[in-house]
Amino acid sequence: MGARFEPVRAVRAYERVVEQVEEAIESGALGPGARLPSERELMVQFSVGRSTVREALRVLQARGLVRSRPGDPNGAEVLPFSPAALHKSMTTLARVAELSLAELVQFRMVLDSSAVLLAARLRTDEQLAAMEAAIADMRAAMRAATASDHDAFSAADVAFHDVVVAASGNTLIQVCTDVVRSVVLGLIAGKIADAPDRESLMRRSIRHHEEVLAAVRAGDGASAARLLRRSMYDYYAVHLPDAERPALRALLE
Amino acid sequence: MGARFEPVRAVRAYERVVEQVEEAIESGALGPGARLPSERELMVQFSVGRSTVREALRVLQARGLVRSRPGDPNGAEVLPFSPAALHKSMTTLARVAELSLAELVQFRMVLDSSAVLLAARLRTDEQLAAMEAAIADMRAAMRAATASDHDAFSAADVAFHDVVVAASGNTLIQVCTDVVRSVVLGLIAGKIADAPDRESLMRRSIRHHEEVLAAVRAGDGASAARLLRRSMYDYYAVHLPDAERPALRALLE
DNA sequence: CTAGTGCACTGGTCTGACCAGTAGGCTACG
DNA sequence: CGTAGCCTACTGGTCAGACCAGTGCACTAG
Repeated sequence: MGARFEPVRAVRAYERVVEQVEEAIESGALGPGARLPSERELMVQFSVGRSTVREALRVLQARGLVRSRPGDPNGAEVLPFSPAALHKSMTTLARVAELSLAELVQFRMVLDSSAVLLAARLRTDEQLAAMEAAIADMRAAMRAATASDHDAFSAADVAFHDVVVAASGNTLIQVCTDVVRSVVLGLIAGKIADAPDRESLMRRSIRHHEEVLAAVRAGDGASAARLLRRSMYDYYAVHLPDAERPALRALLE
Repeated sequence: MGARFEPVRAVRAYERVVEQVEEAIESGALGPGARLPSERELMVQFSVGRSTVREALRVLQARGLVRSRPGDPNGAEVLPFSPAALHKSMTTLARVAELSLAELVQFRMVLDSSAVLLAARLRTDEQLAAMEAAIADMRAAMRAATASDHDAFSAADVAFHDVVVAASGNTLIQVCTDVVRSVVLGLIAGKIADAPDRESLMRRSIRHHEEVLAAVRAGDGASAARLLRRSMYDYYAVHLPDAERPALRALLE
């Protein structure tokens, strides 16, 4: 067995700095709200130049771990985790891989329906009430019926799904649906508001949500998941080219 | 209606540089393999100092869009999209949010089972053959039965799932399973190889994969999905604390 | 024609400087 | 005594210039 030598990857100074700070943050030694030393202080602690420190901070900032503000007498602030970096990566993916709206919606159908399946088993009574409240908000927004209130309807819709996803108890599903949803909303921005039969669309959407809620209340996860998939398909299908719909229908059994 | 003024967010010079280059890449004006001008050239094009250019490049590099190599007479290279940045973000999420193994496995069960559900409808004959080949490789690796060949078994296992996910036709599912799988493998590194009854585990895993494959061939997506979930549960449950298993069982109907 | 050597360039790093901005203490005024 | 306002000592953002080690290429000597 020949000795396998690893090629010594040249590791840049700023990477070392990134690694150390990253480790401190991820291990919890530096919690959200904690302050890093100032750049000039860091450069003596790490024995590197300020440009190196700054490049490291830029990387950490790009990863959403810290934030720095000019003039702040304290150093950079350690941020609580946010899916912003995930969101950025996924938006990039959507653009360079030319992800179709169908693919994104399909992904949401998968995640949301799985979430509701879990939620049907794991939901608390409070969460059930929150879902009910969200649907009530949707209904109120529909009755208001002024064009600008579509935002309210959409917000209530989002709130419903948020509760469901939270009730699933899976953080990853939560983060991913959040990210994908905003990417989807970015793609169809404005289109829903001027859909021809907006009101009937809302009415149907509300009915669907009620059916899903009923299934969740009954603990029938499979039905809830099926209903949710159909509901999402209904809601987004109008925005899809005909050719992309079959891939979504494959999820409707 | 009061005029809504946006707070003028101070936008740093390097961010402008990032935006412009990012736009050029994501719009396709700069494809993979293309070269950026050298840093010194960029600083005159953008009328900024070199440190600003470098910070911008660091950010772009952190997002996995470009790579620079010292001494390269051409500038930084535009990279094809890679989920590396996504992977990094998700690994961070797993650490700071203290994601449990159960949550990760649950997420994989959701994604993989959805993928196989889609694959049962959309798979080509070539993909079916590739799945078959992967199972054959698993069988071969098991028969070899030397301890070091667990890697081969695992690789064949991964290959099977990769084909399934590819057959689903959904890039997002593909990327996410890829990322989550490697995070999971990182968490249980080495543990599988010294499981007590490794051989029976492999044998059962192969049988499960065969059942899944049969369901896919028959076009029975629902069964394939159910079988796959059970298979994954079986495979990973031994690594889970008892308290975390029920959440996974919720997916086994 | 090839092997070898420079050279011109690259990115990585450091130093030092300036600016605009902030926070907190200090002072002067009410 | 309280407070409004200024002052100073910092901060991060940016630039300029320098040096180094490494690369690729053209040119040259064999």
